[in-house]
Amino acid sequence: MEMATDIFRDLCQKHGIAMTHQRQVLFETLQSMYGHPSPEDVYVRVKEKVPAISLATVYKNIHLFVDSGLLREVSVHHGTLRVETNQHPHHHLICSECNQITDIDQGELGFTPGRTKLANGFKVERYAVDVIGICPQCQAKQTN
Amino acid sequence: MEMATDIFRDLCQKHGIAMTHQRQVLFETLQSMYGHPSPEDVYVRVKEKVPAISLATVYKNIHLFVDSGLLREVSVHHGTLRVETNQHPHHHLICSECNQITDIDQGELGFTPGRTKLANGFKVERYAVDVIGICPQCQAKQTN
DNA sequence: TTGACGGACGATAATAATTATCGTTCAATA
DNA sequence: TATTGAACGATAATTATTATCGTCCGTCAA
Ligand SMILES: [Mn+2]
Ligand SMILES: [Mn+2]
Ligand SMILES: [Zn+2]
Ligand SMILES: [Zn+2]
Repeated sequence: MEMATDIFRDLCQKHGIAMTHQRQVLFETLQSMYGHPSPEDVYVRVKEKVPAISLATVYKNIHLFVDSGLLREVSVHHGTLRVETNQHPHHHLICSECNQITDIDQGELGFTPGRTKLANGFKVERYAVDVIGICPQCQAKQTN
Repeated sequence: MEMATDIFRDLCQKHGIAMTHQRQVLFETLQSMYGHPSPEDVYVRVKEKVPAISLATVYKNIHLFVDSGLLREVSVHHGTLRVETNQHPHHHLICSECNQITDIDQGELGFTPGRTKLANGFKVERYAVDVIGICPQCQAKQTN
């Protein structure tokens, strides 16, 4: 039987990152959390186990985990406020490599988001679909 | 024939906000812009017409426009980094009133986002659907 | 047309979130 | 177990955004 540390060590190896005590506690803490916590939220929880940890370390490792595919962040969008200038109903292509956002018309999606009321009583105003993937330019770069 | 100022005045009246010169220029500048500009981007452009305008005014009025439904922002998500703790494929309900984010399983959506390659050569990794509307709690508050 | 008044403006200080820097410590591996 | 580069913690710096506040202007009633 393999202990937790060895399991996490393997996971790190698989993703090509070094294993540290802080990373293990951070990752396991996240697995025990619910919802969509902020780095600060995570920091508070991790500190219970590793009181000396720095908030900067939490930020650095969340980004490391996201970049190496161990974790996912909620929104891939720009971290800053952006105004929509396209008035027509449309959705977005988001390149996970360069974060470029491109408009795409509803018709080109290949499916149609419905407009019904959902089971739990949530009143739907509209659907916003993000198609996440790799843009043509970044595909070209990768094939070099 | 009605001039631009009168048209914008009517628009403001319809949305219950006061008409000012700065607001008119800001709004018309935005209509002439393409894509998903940041407040700073907009500020630079508006300054060409109203050199004395303050960046704070741009922020204040973008928010005013968004709140009164004249404009839309690209992402309704939290303005800060959030970690996804739910490993299962799922989407999000976002309340436009309180900004609460709730997970929703793909099956409950009522339609299935496809996984094909899109026309323009964009390579799809996954779909992230945001259902934007009013959560049950906020609906209750509104009915008071 | 003219005040009066409340809201909007501009300047700028303050705050919040995130990132950079740097000296110290630790994990990998030979 | 010694070496070494990467990771850590403390903290300064940066960036984006918001709050404050005195002045100015748009609205509306007279
Ligand atoms: Mn768009
Ligand atoms: Mn989620
Ligand atoms: Zn790209
Ligand atoms: Zn709500």
